[in-house]
Amino acid sequence: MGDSGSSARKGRRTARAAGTVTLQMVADAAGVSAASVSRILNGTATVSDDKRAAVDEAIARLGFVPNPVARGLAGGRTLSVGVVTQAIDSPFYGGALRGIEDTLGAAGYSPLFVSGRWSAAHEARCIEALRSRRVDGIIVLTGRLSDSALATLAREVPVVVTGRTMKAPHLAALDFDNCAGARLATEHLLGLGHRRIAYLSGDLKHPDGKDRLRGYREALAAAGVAYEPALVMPGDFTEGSGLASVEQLFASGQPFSAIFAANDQMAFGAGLALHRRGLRVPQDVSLVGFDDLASAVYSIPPLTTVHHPVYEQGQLAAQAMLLLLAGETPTLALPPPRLIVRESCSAPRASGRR
Amino acid sequence: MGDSGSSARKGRRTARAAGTVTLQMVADAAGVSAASVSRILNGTATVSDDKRAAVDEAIARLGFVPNPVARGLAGGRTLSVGVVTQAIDSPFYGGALRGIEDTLGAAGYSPLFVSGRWSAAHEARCIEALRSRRVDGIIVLTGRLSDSALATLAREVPVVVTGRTMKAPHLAALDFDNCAGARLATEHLLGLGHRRIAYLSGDLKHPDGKDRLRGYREALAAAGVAYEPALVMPGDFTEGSGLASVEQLFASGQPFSAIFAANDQMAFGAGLALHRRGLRVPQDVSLVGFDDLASAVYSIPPLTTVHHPVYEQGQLAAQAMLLLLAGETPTLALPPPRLIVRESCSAPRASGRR
DNA sequence: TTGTACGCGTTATCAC
DNA sequence: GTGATAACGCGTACAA
Repeated sequence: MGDSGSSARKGRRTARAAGTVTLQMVADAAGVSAASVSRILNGTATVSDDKRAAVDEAIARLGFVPNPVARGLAGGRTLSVGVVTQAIDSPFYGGALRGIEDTLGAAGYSPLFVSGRWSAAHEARCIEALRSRRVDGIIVLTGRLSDSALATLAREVPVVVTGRTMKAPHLAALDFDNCAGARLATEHLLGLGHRRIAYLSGDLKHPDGKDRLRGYREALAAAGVAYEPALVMPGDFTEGSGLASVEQLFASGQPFSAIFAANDQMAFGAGLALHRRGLRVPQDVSLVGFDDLASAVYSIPPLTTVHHPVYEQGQLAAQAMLLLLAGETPTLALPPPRLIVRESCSAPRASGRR
Repeated sequence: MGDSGSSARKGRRTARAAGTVTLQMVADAAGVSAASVSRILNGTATVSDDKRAAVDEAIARLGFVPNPVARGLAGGRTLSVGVVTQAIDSPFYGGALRGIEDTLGAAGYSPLFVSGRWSAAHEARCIEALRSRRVDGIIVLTGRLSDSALATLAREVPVVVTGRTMKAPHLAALDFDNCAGARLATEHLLGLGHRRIAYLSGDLKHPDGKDRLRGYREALAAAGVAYEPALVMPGDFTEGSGLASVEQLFASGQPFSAIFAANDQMAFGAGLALHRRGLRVPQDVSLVGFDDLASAVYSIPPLTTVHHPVYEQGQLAAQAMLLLLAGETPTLALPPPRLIVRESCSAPRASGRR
């Protein structure tokens, strides 16, 4: 079929958008074959300089833009990677998404964001949808799927997962030391003289929730302070649960002089509960959060919290994915947690056993 | 070529992933042509019931999932729509993204989120990227592009834009009555007895910013209260600008008894500035925000604000896009603004002219 | 109603 | 090095 796809054919179909410039048109304009243009575009093979120049010129002149859809069909790569979050509007994940978008975008990849809605089942469905879209890789931000499910997934497509430590082929885990962070926060309170420190736990089915509780307990143990289960309130990382937990705490009659919340959102809820009781932070009760959300700086009072480098985490996750895609084995690590001291903590009141 | 694409060919390529089930396989299994399977999948034509049953069975048995990439190439549709935000991690846009994701997903479409980074130039680049990905439509959440630029874009691909009122073919604008919302907030303060109401303006280049200022002025005028330019502080919708504005306000020596911030984030910053001065909300100064972010309920004190139905806005934007894609002309409208009265406002203090 | 044949735009393989 | 050519998986105009 010598017809080099030029000009008008039989005029049958019009699936092609009007002003679309195809690779074949570039080839014709440059007087080379389509294969060569493709090779130049992808650096697949060495091409003589004069042809390359002619092709570059034609590309510029015609304003050719490769079609990722066709590229995906032919090459089996879509230059897109799926990103699974729990909720796309979570203030916690936001920064990570930005980091991912920035890093992936710079490499020519596009992120496909989906929300797992805090359910392993929905998460699995999302991943199915992403796979059907033929994403080249999948980044899971602290998902609910089991390690083995992820390892299985990684056999089919490169996977990067944050918030846990695990090893598997074609999988990179990017963990943040939540335990050390929680220790930092608890030690801060301990150092201020607090002994009865309530802990507002996050979802304990969530790895972050588990590790942070562990850090709290470790710090207590290291300081020789007895662990008091009645001071640990279950929660789910939402403001509402923080508020409810503190109210339960009061109802239980357990005395406490400080509260460590497993994340900032719960700390905000706790702050409101305290406010409702007419208690001031930090004069009456000290409060520490975790994550260092953007809004923590502007809470009243500004919240002392553990900084979680979410943007960097997003960048690193994307870099790890890029490495995996290139066939390499990434060995990236997140910076250690830092405590950001603001204004929500002070020494416990001398009087009373609040 | 009677070769019905069955089993092993010459084993040349392996772009096809291992366990991939193609439409052709389904056709073979059901004893019909690929065309019929396609027709059944898309409801393109009437197919006899027995064939349909056979195909359905084969699809279920083989676990066939259509390949959107191939579908995009052949049909010219990718079942994906681009969504342009200013920042994907903005607490304001978050809810809208969720609404879009939910509604689009239910219809089989996938959203492609990109961040315009508050710059018209970057926004234009993002749209280019989306177009090169062959999205079927583009939703712009209160972008910075000019109306005419959007109208031009709409000639090539269906467009839904929020935050402005405009008319153009293949374009749906979904405006929220920011002006009425701002009036509501200002009237509330006025009704409480406030006369010197400071206004923390958002970005005035942003349509939302313009309209909200207008609402503030209209309410003032309607109440016969003189507009005082010195009480209007420029801002940019961030917490930091809210804080800075209030500090400037104090520096200027202008008396005021209430503050209306053009969005909740600025209200939070204002709250902190007040706190730093030892002023209490609402006893010393009343504070009203705009948007009703999720965190407004948990701020201290809970913020009185104008509810902006962002989630519904996302849903409606997606619905409008779906309609546009179906060749219809959507006529959807957002609910009118409502004032959410919480605890950040009270009557001005009788004494003093603060 | 159903099958045939072709095309969507690109990449990969093979032969030169 | 370079050019044909065959996929990639599906949609659809046309013929039957």
